[in-house]
Amino acid sequence: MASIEIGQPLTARGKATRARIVEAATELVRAHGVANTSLDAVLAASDTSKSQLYHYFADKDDLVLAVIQRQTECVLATHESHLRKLHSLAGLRRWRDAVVELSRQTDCAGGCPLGSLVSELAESPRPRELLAESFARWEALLVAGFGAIQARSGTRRDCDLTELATVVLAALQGGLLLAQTTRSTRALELALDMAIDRVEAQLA
Amino acid sequence: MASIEIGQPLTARGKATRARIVEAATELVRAHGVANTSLDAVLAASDTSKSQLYHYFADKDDLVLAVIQRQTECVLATHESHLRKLHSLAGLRRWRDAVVELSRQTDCAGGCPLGSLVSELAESPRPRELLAESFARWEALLVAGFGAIQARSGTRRDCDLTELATVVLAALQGGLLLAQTTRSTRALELALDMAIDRVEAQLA
DNA sequence: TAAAGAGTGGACTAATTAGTCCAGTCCTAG
DNA sequence: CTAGGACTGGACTAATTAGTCCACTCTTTA
Repeated sequence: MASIEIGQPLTARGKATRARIVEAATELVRAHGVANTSLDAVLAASDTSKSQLYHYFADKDDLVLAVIQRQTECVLATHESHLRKLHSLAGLRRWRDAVVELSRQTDCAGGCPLGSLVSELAESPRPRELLAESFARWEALLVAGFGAIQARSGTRRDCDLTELATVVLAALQGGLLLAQTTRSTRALELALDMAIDRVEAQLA
Repeated sequence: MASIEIGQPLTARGKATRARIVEAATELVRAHGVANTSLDAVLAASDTSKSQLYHYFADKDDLVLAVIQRQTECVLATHESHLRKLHSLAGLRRWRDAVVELSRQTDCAGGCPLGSLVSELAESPRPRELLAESFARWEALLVAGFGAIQARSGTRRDCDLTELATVVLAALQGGLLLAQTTRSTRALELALDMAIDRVEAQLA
Protein backbone atom coordinates (compact mmCIF):
# COMPACT_ATOMS: atom_id res chain seq x y z
CA MET A 1 0.00 0.00 0.00
CA ALA A 2 2.70 2.43 1.06
CA SER A 3 4.64 1.65 -2.07
CA ILE A 4 1.62 2.74 -4.09
CA GLU A 5 1.07 5.93 -2.14
CA ILE A 6 4.58 7.12 -2.86
CA GLY A 7 5.62 8.07 -6.31
CA GLN A 8 2.38 8.78 -8.10
CA PRO A 9 2.44 12.36 -9.32
CA LEU A 10 -1.06 13.79 -9.56
CA THR A 11 -0.42 16.82 -11.71
CA ALA A 12 1.23 17.36 -15.07
CA ARG A 13 4.02 19.28 -13.40
CA GLY A 14 4.57 16.44 -10.94
CA LYS A 15 4.70 13.87 -13.72
CA ALA A 16 7.27 15.97 -15.57
CA THR A 17 9.45 16.28 -12.48
CA ARG A 18 9.35 12.58 -11.74
CA ALA A 19 10.16 11.79 -15.35
CA ARG A 20 13.11 14.18 -15.31
CA ILE A 21 14.51 12.49 -12.21
CA VAL A 22 14.16 8.98 -13.65
CA GLU A 23 15.65 10.03 -16.96
CA ALA A 24 18.70 11.64 -15.37
CA ALA A 25 19.17 8.71 -12.98
CA THR A 26 18.94 6.20 -15.82
CA GLU A 27 21.58 8.00 -17.83
CA LEU A 28 23.94 8.34 -14.86
CA VAL A 29 23.47 4.71 -13.86
CA ARG A 30 24.13 3.53 -17.39
CA ALA A 31 27.36 5.52 -17.46
CA HIS A 32 28.69 4.90 -13.95
CA GLY A 33 26.67 2.08 -12.36
CA VAL A 34 24.24 2.21 -9.47
CA ALA A 35 26.79 2.35 -6.66
CA ASN A 36 28.71 5.17 -8.33
CA THR A 37 25.65 7.32 -8.92
CA SER A 38 24.87 9.60 -5.98
CA LEU A 39 21.47 11.13 -5.42
CA ASP A 40 23.10 14.55 -5.39
CA ALA A 41 24.38 13.88 -8.90
CA VAL A 42 20.89 12.88 -10.00
CA LEU A 43 19.44 16.07 -8.53
CA ALA A 44 22.05 18.22 -10.25
CA ALA A 45 21.52 16.50 -13.61
CA SER A 46 17.75 16.75 -13.42
CA ASP A 47 17.65 20.22 -11.87
CA THR A 48 15.54 19.10 -8.94
CA SER A 49 15.88 19.06 -5.16
CA LYS A 50 16.09 16.49 -2.40
CA SER A 51 12.50 17.03 -1.34
CA GLN A 52 11.29 16.40 -4.86
CA LEU A 53 13.19 13.14 -5.12
CA TYR A 54 11.87 11.91 -1.77
CA HIS A 55 8.40 13.08 -2.69
CA TYR A 56 8.30 10.55 -5.53
CA PHE A 57 10.58 7.77 -4.27
CA ALA A 58 10.81 6.08 -0.90
CA ASP A 59 14.58 5.80 -1.06
CA LYS A 60 17.44 5.15 -3.46
CA ASP A 61 16.43 1.51 -3.95
CA ASP A 62 13.00 2.64 -5.01
CA LEU A 63 14.52 4.99 -7.58
CA VAL A 64 16.69 2.16 -8.86
CA LEU A 65 13.57 0.08 -9.51
CA ALA A 66 12.23 2.89 -11.68
CA VAL A 67 15.57 3.08 -13.48
CA ILE A 68 15.44 -0.65 -14.23
CA GLN A 69 11.97 -0.25 -15.69
CA ARG A 70 12.91 2.70 -17.83
CA GLN A 71 16.11 1.09 -19.08
CA THR A 72 14.10 -2.02 -19.92
CA GLU A 73 11.68 -0.02 -22.03
CA CYS A 74 14.54 1.69 -23.86
CA VAL A 75 16.38 -1.52 -24.69
CA LEU A 76 13.26 -3.47 -25.65
CA ALA A 77 12.00 -0.62 -27.81
CA THR A 78 15.26 -0.59 -29.74
CA HIS A 79 15.16 -4.32 -30.40
CA GLU A 80 11.43 -4.44 -30.97
CA SER A 81 11.74 -1.98 -33.83
CA HIS A 82 14.10 -4.41 -35.56
CA LEU A 83 12.48 -7.69 -34.59
CA ARG A 84 8.85 -6.75 -35.25
CA LYS A 85 9.24 -6.80 -39.01
CA LEU A 86 11.28 -9.98 -38.98
CA HIS A 87 10.29 -12.63 -41.52
CA SER A 88 13.50 -14.20 -42.78
CA LEU A 89 16.96 -15.25 -41.72
CA ALA A 90 18.32 -12.34 -43.72
CA GLY A 91 16.27 -10.07 -41.46
CA LEU A 92 17.80 -11.73 -38.41
CA ARG A 93 21.24 -11.08 -39.83
CA ARG A 94 20.31 -7.43 -40.34
CA TRP A 95 19.37 -7.31 -36.66
CA ARG A 96 22.79 -8.79 -35.88
CA ASP A 97 24.46 -6.07 -37.94
CA ALA A 98 22.45 -3.38 -36.19
CA VAL A 99 23.46 -4.71 -32.77
CA VAL A 100 27.11 -4.80 -33.76
CA GLU A 101 26.91 -1.31 -35.23
CA LEU A 102 25.32 0.02 -32.05
CA SER A 103 28.18 -1.43 -30.03
CA ARG A 104 30.76 -0.04 -32.41
CA GLN A 105 29.25 3.44 -32.21
CA THR A 106 30.05 3.61 -28.49
CA ASP A 107 33.46 2.00 -28.95
CA CYS A 108 32.08 -1.10 -27.21
CA ALA A 109 31.84 0.84 -23.95
CA GLY A 110 29.21 0.10 -21.36
CA GLY A 111 28.10 -3.25 -22.68
CA CYS A 112 24.40 -4.03 -22.43
CA PRO A 113 22.66 -1.63 -19.99
CA LEU A 114 20.51 -4.47 -18.68
CA GLY A 115 23.40 -6.88 -18.42
CA SER A 116 25.36 -4.38 -16.35
CA LEU A 117 22.39 -3.92 -14.04
CA VAL A 118 22.23 -7.68 -13.57
CA SER A 119 25.76 -8.05 -12.38
CA GLU A 120 25.36 -5.16 -9.97
CA LEU A 121 21.89 -5.95 -8.64
CA ALA A 122 21.25 -9.65 -9.11
CA GLU A 123 21.71 -10.40 -5.42
CA SER A 124 18.86 -8.09 -4.43
CA PRO A 125 15.52 -9.88 -4.79
CA ARG A 126 13.26 -7.19 -6.23
CA PRO A 127 15.70 -5.80 -8.83
CA ARG A 128 16.57 -9.35 -9.85
CA GLU A 129 12.89 -10.17 -10.39
CA LEU A 130 12.38 -7.10 -12.55
CA LEU A 131 15.44 -7.88 -14.64
CA ALA A 132 14.32 -11.48 -15.07
CA GLU A 133 11.01 -10.16 -16.42
CA SER A 134 12.91 -7.85 -18.76
CA PHE A 135 14.90 -10.73 -20.22
CA ALA A 136 11.73 -12.83 -20.50
CA ARG A 137 10.14 -10.07 -22.57
CA TRP A 138 13.28 -9.81 -24.67
CA GLU A 139 13.17 -13.55 -25.30
CA ALA A 140 9.51 -13.32 -26.22
CA LEU A 141 10.39 -10.74 -28.86
CA LEU A 142 12.90 -13.18 -30.35
CA VAL A 143 10.46 -16.10 -30.17
CA ALA A 144 7.88 -14.05 -32.08
CA GLY A 145 10.48 -13.24 -34.71
CA PHE A 146 11.52 -16.88 -35.06
CA GLY A 147 7.87 -17.84 -35.35
CA ALA A 148 7.43 -15.37 -38.18
CA ILE A 149 10.47 -16.77 -39.98
CA GLN A 150 9.20 -20.31 -39.51
CA ALA A 151 5.73 -19.38 -40.73
CA ARG A 152 7.11 -17.69 -43.81
CA SER A 153 9.44 -20.53 -44.72
CA GLY A 154 6.60 -23.03 -44.67
CA THR A 155 8.70 -25.89 -43.35
CA ARG A 156 7.52 -26.65 -39.87
CA ARG A 157 10.33 -28.32 -38.02
CA ASP A 158 9.66 -29.47 -34.51
CA CYS A 159 11.98 -27.33 -32.45
CA ASP A 160 11.82 -25.25 -29.30
CA LEU A 161 11.80 -21.58 -30.27
CA THR A 162 12.19 -20.54 -26.64
CA GLU A 163 15.46 -22.44 -26.35
CA LEU A 164 16.69 -20.77 -29.50
CA ALA A 165 15.80 -17.36 -28.11
CA THR A 166 17.67 -18.13 -24.89
CA VAL A 167 20.88 -19.07 -26.65
CA VAL A 168 20.70 -16.04 -28.95
CA LEU A 169 20.28 -13.81 -25.91
CA ALA A 170 23.14 -15.56 -24.12
CA ALA A 171 25.38 -15.13 -27.15
CA LEU A 172 24.45 -11.46 -27.29
CA GLN A 173 25.17 -10.86 -23.61
CA GLY A 174 28.40 -12.83 -23.59
CA GLY A 175 29.53 -11.23 -26.82
CA LEU A 176 28.86 -7.75 -25.48
CA LEU A 177 30.79 -8.49 -22.29
CA LEU A 178 33.84 -9.67 -24.22
CA ALA A 179 33.49 -6.77 -26.63
CA GLN A 180 33.47 -4.37 -23.69
CA THR A 181 36.60 -6.00 -22.32
CA THR A 182 38.57 -6.10 -25.56
CA ARG A 183 37.15 -2.90 -27.02
CA SER A 184 36.47 -4.80 -30.23
CA THR A 185 33.24 -6.07 -31.72
CA ARG A 186 34.93 -9.27 -32.88
CA ALA A 187 33.66 -11.52 -30.07
CA LEU A 188 30.15 -10.10 -30.40
CA GLU A 189 30.10 -10.80 -34.13
CA LEU A 190 31.38 -14.35 -33.71
CA ALA A 191 28.97 -15.17 -30.91
CA LEU A 192 25.94 -13.82 -32.75
CA ASP A 193 26.97 -15.60 -35.95
CA MET A 194 27.20 -18.88 -34.09
CA ALA A 195 23.77 -18.38 -32.52
CA ILE A 196 22.14 -17.39 -35.81
CA ASP A 197 23.68 -20.40 -37.54
CA ARG A 198 22.04 -22.45 -34.84
CA VAL A 199 18.72 -20.76 -35.54
CA GLU A 200 19.14 -21.50 -39.23
CA ALA A 201 19.96 -25.14 -38.58
CA GLN A 202 16.93 -25.60 -36.34
CA LEU A 203 14.46 -23.54 -38.32
CA ALA A 204 15.26 -24.10 -41.97
CA MET B 1 58.85 3.58 -10.57
CA ALA B 2 56.67 4.65 -7.68
CA SER B 3 54.25 1.86 -8.44
CA ILE B 4 57.08 -0.60 -8.02
CA GLU B 5 58.30 0.88 -4.77
CA ILE B 6 54.95 0.42 -3.12
CA GLY B 7 53.58 -2.98 -2.34
CA GLN B 8 56.61 -5.24 -2.27
CA PRO B 9 56.84 -6.80 1.16
CA LEU B 10 60.43 -7.62 2.04
CA THR B 11 59.91 -9.99 4.92
CA ALA B 12 57.90 -13.17 5.40
CA ARG B 13 55.64 -11.36 7.83
CA GLY B 14 55.08 -8.58 5.32
CA LYS B 15 54.22 -11.02 2.57
CA ALA B 16 51.71 -12.76 4.82
CA THR B 17 50.04 -9.47 5.72
CA ARG B 18 49.77 -8.36 2.12
CA ALA B 19 48.36 -11.74 1.14
CA ARG B 20 45.77 -11.60 3.92
CA ILE B 21 44.61 -8.17 2.71
CA VAL B 22 44.31 -9.27 -0.91
CA GLU B 23 42.53 -12.48 0.01
CA ALA B 24 39.95 -10.70 2.18
CA ALA B 25 39.44 -7.98 -0.43
CA THR B 26 38.96 -10.53 -3.20
CA GLU B 27 36.32 -12.39 -1.24
CA LEU B 28 34.45 -9.20 -0.31
CA VAL B 29 34.60 -7.87 -3.87
CA ARG B 30 33.31 -11.15 -5.25
CA ALA B 31 30.38 -11.04 -2.86
CA HIS B 32 29.49 -7.35 -2.97
CA GLY B 33 31.30 -5.72 -5.87
CA VAL B 34 34.12 -3.18 -5.82
CA ALA B 35 32.02 -0.11 -5.07
CA ASN B 36 30.25 -1.82 -2.19
CA THR B 37 33.45 -3.01 -0.55
CA SER B 38 34.91 -0.46 1.88
CA LEU B 39 38.52 -0.48 2.97
CA ASP B 40 37.37 -0.63 6.58
CA ALA B 41 35.55 -3.87 5.76
CA VAL B 42 38.70 -5.27 4.19
CA LEU B 43 40.72 -4.36 7.27
CA ALA B 44 38.21 -5.96 9.60
CA ALA B 45 38.05 -9.15 7.52
CA SER B 46 41.82 -9.45 7.25
CA ASP B 47 42.56 -8.30 10.80
CA THR B 48 44.92 -5.56 9.67
CA SER B 49 45.10 -1.80 10.05
CA LYS B 50 44.91 1.24 7.79
CA SER B 51 48.65 1.80 7.90
CA GLN B 52 49.29 -1.76 6.79
CA LEU B 53 46.97 -1.41 3.82
CA TYR B 54 48.56 1.86 2.73
CA HIS B 55 51.98 0.39 3.31
CA TYR B 56 51.37 -2.14 0.54
CA PHE B 57 48.94 -0.32 -1.74
CA ALA B 58 48.96 3.22 -3.08
CA ASP B 59 45.19 3.56 -2.85
CA LYS B 60 41.99 1.60 -3.30
CA ASP B 61 42.45 1.40 -7.08
CA ASP B 62 45.81 -0.20 -6.53
CA LEU B 63 44.28 -2.79 -4.24
CA VAL B 64 41.61 -3.49 -6.85
CA LEU B 65 44.32 -4.29 -9.39
CA ALA B 66 45.70 -6.90 -6.99
CA VAL B 67 42.21 -8.28 -6.52
CA ILE B 68 41.76 -8.63 -10.28
CA GLN B 69 45.02 -10.53 -10.50
CA ARG B 70 44.18 -12.85 -7.65
CA GLN B 71 40.67 -13.52 -8.92
CA THR B 72 42.14 -14.26 -12.34
CA GLU B 73 44.49 -16.86 -10.90
CA CYS B 74 41.63 -18.50 -8.99
CA VAL B 75 39.31 -18.73 -11.98
CA LEU B 76 42.01 -19.85 -14.41
CA ALA B 77 43.32 -22.46 -11.98
CA THR B 78 39.84 -23.95 -11.69
CA HIS B 79 39.40 -24.21 -15.44
CA GLU B 80 42.96 -25.21 -16.11
CA SER B 81 42.57 -28.27 -13.91
CA HIS B 82 39.72 -29.43 -16.15
CA LEU B 83 41.04 -28.30 -19.51
CA ARG B 84 44.63 -29.49 -19.14
CA LYS B 85 43.73 -33.14 -19.48
CA LEU B 86 41.35 -32.52 -22.34
CA HIS B 87 41.67 -34.87 -25.32
CA SER B 88 38.14 -35.53 -26.55
CA LEU B 89 34.74 -33.95 -27.04
CA ALA B 90 33.51 -36.08 -24.16
CA GLY B 91 36.09 -34.34 -22.00
CA LEU B 92 34.80 -30.96 -23.14
CA ARG B 93 31.30 -32.03 -22.17
CA ARG B 94 32.60 -33.05 -18.75
CA TRP B 95 34.04 -29.55 -18.41
CA ARG B 96 30.60 -28.19 -19.32
CA ASP B 97 29.02 -30.32 -16.62
CA ALA B 98 31.55 -29.14 -14.07
CA VAL B 99 30.86 -25.49 -14.92
CA VAL B 100 27.12 -26.03 -14.62
CA GLU B 101 27.56 -27.87 -11.33
CA LEU B 102 29.71 -25.07 -9.96
CA SER B 103 27.00 -22.57 -10.81
CA ARG B 104 24.30 -24.77 -9.31
CA GLN B 105 26.24 -25.12 -6.06
CA THR B 106 25.97 -21.38 -5.43
CA ASP B 107 22.36 -21.25 -6.60
CA CYS B 108 23.56 -19.37 -9.68
CA ALA B 109 24.48 -16.39 -7.50
CA GLY B 110 27.32 -14.07 -8.35
CA GLY B 111 27.85 -15.15 -11.92
CA CYS B 112 31.42 -15.25 -13.15
CA PRO B 113 33.75 -13.33 -10.79
CA LEU B 114 35.71 -12.00 -13.77
CA GLY B 115 32.58 -11.12 -15.73
CA SER B 116 31.27 -9.11 -12.80
CA LEU B 117 34.56 -7.24 -12.54
CA VAL B 118 34.31 -6.39 -16.23
CA SER B 119 30.94 -4.74 -16.00
CA GLU B 120 32.02 -2.75 -12.98
CA LEU B 121 35.52 -1.77 -14.12
CA ALA B 122 35.63 -1.90 -17.91
CA GLU B 123 35.57 1.90 -18.23
CA SER B 124 38.81 2.26 -16.25
CA PRO B 125 41.81 1.71 -18.50
CA ARG B 126 44.17 -0.28 -16.29
CA PRO B 127 41.61 -2.70 -14.83
CA ARG B 128 40.17 -3.22 -18.30
CA GLU B 129 43.61 -4.11 -19.66
CA LEU B 130 44.20 -6.63 -16.91
CA LEU B 131 40.80 -8.23 -17.46
CA ALA B 132 41.41 -8.40 -21.19
CA GLU B 133 44.64 -10.29 -20.47
CA SER B 134 42.75 -12.63 -18.14
CA PHE B 135 40.25 -13.49 -20.85
CA ALA B 136 43.06 -13.93 -23.37
CA ARG B 137 44.69 -16.46 -21.07
CA TRP B 138 41.34 -18.20 -20.58
CA GLU B 139 40.90 -18.41 -24.34
CA ALA B 140 44.42 -19.79 -24.69
CA LEU B 141 43.50 -22.58 -22.28
CA LEU B 142 40.54 -23.46 -24.48
CA VAL B 143 42.60 -23.26 -27.65
CA ALA B 144 45.13 -25.68 -26.17
CA GLY B 145 42.32 -28.06 -25.27
CA PHE B 146 40.81 -27.88 -28.75
CA GLY B 147 44.23 -28.49 -30.21
CA ALA B 148 44.58 -31.63 -28.10
CA ILE B 149 41.18 -32.87 -29.24
CA GLN B 150 42.07 -32.18 -32.84
CA ALA B 151 45.43 -33.90 -32.53
CA ARG B 152 43.87 -36.96 -30.93
CA SER B 153 41.09 -37.27 -33.51
CA GLY B 154 43.59 -37.26 -36.36
CA THR B 155 41.33 -35.41 -38.78
CA ARG B 156 42.91 -32.04 -39.38
CA ARG B 157 40.20 -29.68 -40.50
CA ASP B 158 41.19 -26.17 -41.37
CA CYS B 159 39.42 -24.10 -38.74
CA ASP B 160 40.26 -21.24 -36.42
CA LEU B 161 40.61 -22.59 -32.90
CA THR B 162 40.84 -19.08 -31.50
CA GLU B 163 37.44 -18.19 -32.90
CA LEU B 164 36.00 -21.33 -31.37
CA ALA B 165 37.48 -20.44 -28.00
CA THR B 166 35.99 -16.96 -28.21
CA VAL B 167 32.48 -18.20 -28.85
CA VAL B 168 32.71 -20.81 -26.11
CA LEU B 169 33.81 -18.12 -23.68
CA ALA B 170 31.03 -15.81 -24.86
CA ALA B 171 28.46 -18.57 -24.41
CA LEU B 172 29.81 -19.25 -20.93
CA GLN B 173 29.67 -15.59 -19.90
CA GLY B 174 26.25 -14.95 -21.41
CA GLY B 175 24.90 -18.19 -19.98
CA LEU B 176 26.16 -17.32 -16.51
CA LEU B 177 24.61 -13.86 -16.69
CA LEU B 178 21.21 -15.26 -17.63
CA ALA B 179 21.58 -18.00 -15.02
CA GLN B 180 22.29 -15.37 -12.40
CA THR B 181 19.19 -13.45 -13.46
CA THR B 182 16.81 -16.39 -13.58
CA ARG B 183 18.41 -18.37 -10.75
CA SER B 184 18.41 -21.39 -13.02
CA THR B 185 21.22 -23.12 -14.85
CA ARG B 186 19.01 -23.70 -17.89
CA ALA B 187 20.37 -20.84 -20.01
CA LEU B 188 23.94 -21.76 -19.12
CA GLU B 189 23.39 -25.38 -20.17
CA LEU B 190 21.76 -24.41 -23.46
CA ALA B 191 24.41 -21.84 -24.33
CA LEU B 192 27.31 -24.18 -23.58
CA ASP B 193 25.65 -27.03 -25.49
CA MET B 194 25.29 -24.78 -28.51
CA ALA B 195 28.92 -23.73 -28.35
CA ILE B 196 30.20 -27.26 -27.89
CA ASP B 197 28.08 -28.46 -30.81
CA ARG B 198 29.83 -25.76 -32.80
CA VAL B 199 33.21 -27.04 -31.65
CA GLU B 200 32.20 -30.56 -32.66
CA ALA B 201 31.03 -29.42 -36.09
CA GLN B 202 34.25 -27.53 -36.74
CA LEU B 203 36.66 -29.99 -35.24
CA ALA B 204 35.30 -33.43 -36.00
C1' DT C 1 -11.82 33.24 -3.54
C1' DA C 2 -10.12 30.48 -0.04
C1' DA C 3 -8.79 26.12 1.76
C1' DA C 4 -6.39 21.91 1.03
C1' DG C 5 -3.09 19.45 -0.61
C1' DA C 6 0.40 18.71 -4.30
C1' DG C 7 4.80 20.24 -5.27
C1' DT C 8 9.29 22.72 -4.15
C1' DG C 9 13.84 24.74 -2.13
C1' DG C 10 17.39 23.91 0.51
C1' DA C 11 19.51 23.72 5.10
C1' DC C 12 20.55 20.16 8.18
C1' DT C 13 22.10 15.60 10.40
C1' DA C 14 24.39 11.34 11.12
C1' DA C 15 26.99 7.90 9.17
C1' DT C 16 30.44 6.26 6.25
C1' DT C 17 34.25 6.82 3.39
C1' DA C 18 39.18 7.22 1.51
C1' DG C 19 43.22 8.76 2.86
C1' DT C 20 46.98 10.99 6.39
C1' DC C 21 49.99 10.86 10.11
C1' DC C 22 52.89 9.66 13.86
C1' DA C 23 54.48 7.07 17.57
C1' DG C 24 55.70 2.93 18.29
C1' DT C 25 57.37 -2.34 17.67
C1' DC C 26 59.77 -5.95 15.19
C1' DC C 27 63.47 -7.78 12.41
C1' DT C 28 67.84 -8.03 10.31
C1' DA C 29 72.45 -6.73 8.72
C1' DG C 30 76.79 -5.16 9.99
C1' DC D 1 74.17 -5.48 20.24
C1' DT D 2 72.61 -1.69 17.87
C1' DA D 3 71.14 1.29 14.09
C1' DG D 4 68.05 1.58 10.41
C1' DG D 5 64.40 0.37 8.04
C1' DA D 6 60.35 -2.72 7.60
C1' DC D 7 56.19 -3.12 9.71
C1' DT D 8 52.15 -1.98 12.76
C1' DG D 9 48.19 0.34 15.62
C1' DG D 10 45.01 3.49 15.56
C1' DA D 11 43.59 8.31 16.07
C1' DC D 12 42.47 11.87 13.00
C1' DT D 13 40.65 14.72 8.90
C1' DA D 14 37.95 16.16 5.09
C1' DA D 15 34.70 14.91 1.87
C1' DT D 16 30.69 12.61 0.46
C1' DT D 17 26.64 10.21 1.26
C1' DA D 18 21.54 8.96 2.12
C1' DG D 19 17.94 10.63 4.30
C1' DT D 20 15.01 14.35 7.33
C1' DC D 21 12.58 18.42 7.97
C1' DC D 22 10.08 22.63 7.54
C1' DA D 23 8.74 26.74 5.49
C1' DC D 24 7.21 28.03 1.29
C1' DT D 25 4.71 28.29 -3.50
C1' DC D 26 1.65 26.58 -6.92
C1' DT D 27 -2.72 24.41 -8.52
C1' DT D 28 -7.07 22.64 -8.16
C1' DT D 29 -11.66 22.51 -6.59
C1' DA D 30 -15.68 23.51 -3.99
